[in-house]
Amino acid sequence: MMMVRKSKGLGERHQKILDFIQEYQRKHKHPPSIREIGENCGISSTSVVNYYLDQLEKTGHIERDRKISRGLRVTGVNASADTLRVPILGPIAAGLPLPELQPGVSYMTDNEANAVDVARSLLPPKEKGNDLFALEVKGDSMIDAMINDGDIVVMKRAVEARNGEMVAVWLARDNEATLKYFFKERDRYRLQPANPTMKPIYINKDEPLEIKGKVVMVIRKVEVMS
Amino acid sequence: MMMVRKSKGLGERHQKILDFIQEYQRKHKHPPSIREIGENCGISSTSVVNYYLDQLEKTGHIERDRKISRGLRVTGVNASADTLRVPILGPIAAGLPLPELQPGVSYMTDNEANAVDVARSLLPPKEKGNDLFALEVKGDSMIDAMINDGDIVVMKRAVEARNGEMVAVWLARDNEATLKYFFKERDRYRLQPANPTMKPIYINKDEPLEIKGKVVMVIRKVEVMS
DNA sequence: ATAATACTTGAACATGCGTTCGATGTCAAG
DNA sequence: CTTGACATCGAACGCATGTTCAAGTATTAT
Repeated sequence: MMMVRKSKGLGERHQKILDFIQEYQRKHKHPPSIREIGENCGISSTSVVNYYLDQLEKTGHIERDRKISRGLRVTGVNASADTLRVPILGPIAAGLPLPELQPGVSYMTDNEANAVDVARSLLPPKEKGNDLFALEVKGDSMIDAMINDGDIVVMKRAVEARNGEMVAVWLARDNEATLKYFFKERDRYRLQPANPTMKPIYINKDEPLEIKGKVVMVIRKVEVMS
Repeated sequence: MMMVRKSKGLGERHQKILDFIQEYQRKHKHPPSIREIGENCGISSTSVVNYYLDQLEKTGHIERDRKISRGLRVTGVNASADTLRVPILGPIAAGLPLPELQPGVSYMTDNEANAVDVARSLLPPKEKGNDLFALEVKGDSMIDAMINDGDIVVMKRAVEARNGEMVAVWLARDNEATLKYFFKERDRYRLQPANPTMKPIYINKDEPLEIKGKVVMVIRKVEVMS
């Protein structure tokens, strides 16, 4: 029988358990029992589940209320069953370069200070959230995209896009960042402002076009007293 | 010993149990046991708790997974510990009248179809959410408020506002609804569009000005494939 | 090889916790 | 007063569930 040795961080079994707990919690609105974890992760003995749970607790991935039935919960990024915590990687403004995104890396953090919580119901059901990030709009340069100073733009990392999607791009030509609707045409790309009264930008296909991500959502918090 | 007879709807004991479940869930991230409910609600017997729980289940206030430890959850508005479900009361467009709001009534619903879930962390911590509602913007009439067709506007019911707050008002004079920044001046109200290039509307204080609510948040979901 | 560590098993145990039931108390209607 | 619906209690029952342990198997290091 094969064994899964953890080289660094979590073994795949740890990960599977963690995922299962989250999925179960989301589905049933209460945590799973040790035995349920075992059954769904191919572990026949409750003690083995307990064994892994202990490790996950030591490494800080879960918390447990000992002696309490189903008294366990995942901590950190995916702590909530109903929201995703999306990290705010930085500002976005016409003159500012867009933050560098390492592919394959989750930008997730559990730091509430630099993140926005987004209800899962507002995103596609299958969205895992690992390649989501957010930018805070600075200045008025995005008004043509109907986006205001202070708005939070939630994006999904991408290097290409389909027609009609709104993308964040770095225009090397003009040395600026912008949010535009993306259209691929015969031999060029058309970047269309959301505001229909404004003219599109055309980029030849041989020019560099750095798509950083697709806009998924825009959130504007309005100041309200009382 | 006094008894609490339920005349209509929930008795105070039902309410107390309901509140306790929610509070407990928010605090511990897992539901309470029957005995814990009893201890914290001044009920000495588990069967009595079970008795009330059965009623709450029949009336649809909670759901139970029988035989499963701590397998209970509140349904409806406050189902989630991390999000608030805000009902979408209807469309908002220049030509359409704004929906009537009964003061003191919670517009909350558990119907997911006509509601948006908003992360509690995006709202003031004390926000209970009882006078929140949302409107779906139809058409381009709100572009001067940087609000697009299809956007969801989350609002808080109000009949008056402070300077600088964005309000939804019904302009009886022009027979239309609009979203504007509100300023009270000497003998008039100034309704300022978000777009600085557009001119404000002035309303004399003796003219009717129907403020329906303050804008708390704007949510724009952008179409993204894949 | 050998030892040490990591992983797995199955079973037994103790108790947390939902369920059920008979008895009792309270109140309104007949 | 009697009756019946509602509310409360306490205790017992039994399964669900976390805990523990002794022993076995794999993987890596020495």
